Amino acid sequence: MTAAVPARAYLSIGEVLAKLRPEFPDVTISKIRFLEAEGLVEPQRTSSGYRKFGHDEIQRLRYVLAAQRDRYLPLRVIKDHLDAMDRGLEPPEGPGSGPRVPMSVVSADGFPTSESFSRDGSELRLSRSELLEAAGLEDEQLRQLESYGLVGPRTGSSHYDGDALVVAKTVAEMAAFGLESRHLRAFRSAADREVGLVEQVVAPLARQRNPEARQRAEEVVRELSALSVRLHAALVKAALSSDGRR
Amino acid sequence: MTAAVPARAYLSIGEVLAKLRPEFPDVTISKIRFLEAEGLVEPQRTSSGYRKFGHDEIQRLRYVLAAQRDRYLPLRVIKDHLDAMDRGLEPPEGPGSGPRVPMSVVSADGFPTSESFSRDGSELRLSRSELLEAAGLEDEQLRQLESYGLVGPRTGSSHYDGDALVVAKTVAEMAAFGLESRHLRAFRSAADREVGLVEQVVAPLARQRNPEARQRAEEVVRELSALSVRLHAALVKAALSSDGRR
DNA sequence: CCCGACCATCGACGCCTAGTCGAGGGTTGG
DNA sequence: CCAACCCTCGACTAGGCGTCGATGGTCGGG
Repeated sequence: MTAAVPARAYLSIGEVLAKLRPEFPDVTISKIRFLEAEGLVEPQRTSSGYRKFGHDEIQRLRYVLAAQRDRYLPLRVIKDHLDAMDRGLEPPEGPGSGPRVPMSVVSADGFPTSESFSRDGSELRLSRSELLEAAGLEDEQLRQLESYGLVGPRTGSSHYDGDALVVAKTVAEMAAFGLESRHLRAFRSAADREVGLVEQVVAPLARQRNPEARQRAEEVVRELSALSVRLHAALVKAALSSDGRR
Repeated sequence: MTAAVPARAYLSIGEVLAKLRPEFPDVTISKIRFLEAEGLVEPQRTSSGYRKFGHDEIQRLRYVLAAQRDRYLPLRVIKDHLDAMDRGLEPPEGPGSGPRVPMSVVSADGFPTSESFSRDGSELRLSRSELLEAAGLEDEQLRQLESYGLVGPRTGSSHYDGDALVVAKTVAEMAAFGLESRHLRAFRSAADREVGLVEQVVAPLARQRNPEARQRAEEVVRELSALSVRLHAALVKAALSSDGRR
């Protein structure tokens, strides 16, 4: 199917670009080159001087781009983190361990008042009451959310993950505008439909037992879900602005 | 009543400086003034125009300085946090994946990648063929998209705006995975439902003719749509990861 | 009343970060 | 051989974050 199938181990800069675009729409070739110049990534070269990126370099790029976008970290700091990780130290992150401290007093001396950074939020494990506390939700509200399938403990566990936290927090904020769980049921079904679509596309890959195909499947899932979230967002925005304008 | 330690309620800018210096050695008078100019603090004034800082303003300054130093946040973001806190929310970032709606607009070839939901990408005016070109779409594909209501010219005009472009580009990328317009119809209805919800909430405000209420309405629309996009994204992500895990 | 310390505004300026752009030129594959 | 990539290098820029200096008002003590 896909023409640009990278069966080989290294990707050219343009292929890398295509791979990252869905997740980070404003990455460019010159940006990637710039990041190399700044020492954040260090791709191999072919004998003729072309850059070739292996899987790990691409992960590194993802890390950099996510840190910029989500944490506003300057490149200098991201580089320090990466360097530290290369030396075996686990990333940064001071003693923020617990499920978030309720915004302690602006404590004097500055150790990084950090939030634990998790690769993608789902390594978090919260008990029900921690979730309630962190999201600022009432027990009853959460119960309702669960009955509508909007949040739930991780399958096979009784703990909640980072995604659940985001959902819960968002719902809590929406509740402040008068929206209740029952209004939000539709979100769940919309999301389900999208997921169905993604899985439909990826099914043939996922069925293979070939580990390379499975990895590819994972990538496709990432890209497609980024795209579908983007599409959704754009449609909502378009609809709102077109009818604010009328 | 010695003047040495100001027991009075307000401090002049120089006194504030002295108070903050130990903790933040590189604060300066001009920096504080600058922060005011940027809207991060808003000290009172004496009748002769001197700034006077109350305890809370000083706390605010501490917050700003600490966020800069320890978390490397740009002032813009710190200001958003402060504004949110003023409205009673608590934004200090939960760990989950970035709630900063990561929806940079557009990207490719050189036009402004306006960031974040409301900041308009809609001043753009593209003819049909410009749109096709910019999105990399076939005429036929666009025709289909329009028939499903996924994109369309601006109401009352025959031109397409930035939102349409984002939609078109995203769809084009999804097409590369084998998704066709007919698969995407559901996106449209999901978006419509969300918009309906938002409007329902905002209707009472929008009906007023009081300009202040109308402005408030606009703000609510912005916030709610950001929230609803976030909710949607989180649900998709949660659903995907929970079933990748099974 | 005068002086020195302090404070105000305003515009110009500077440095840094994070890139972008284009010229000039090689590489690859159909 | 051509189109589509890719390379480097230097020039350029936009935005963020302040600083500086000129010009002038205010405050308190002597």
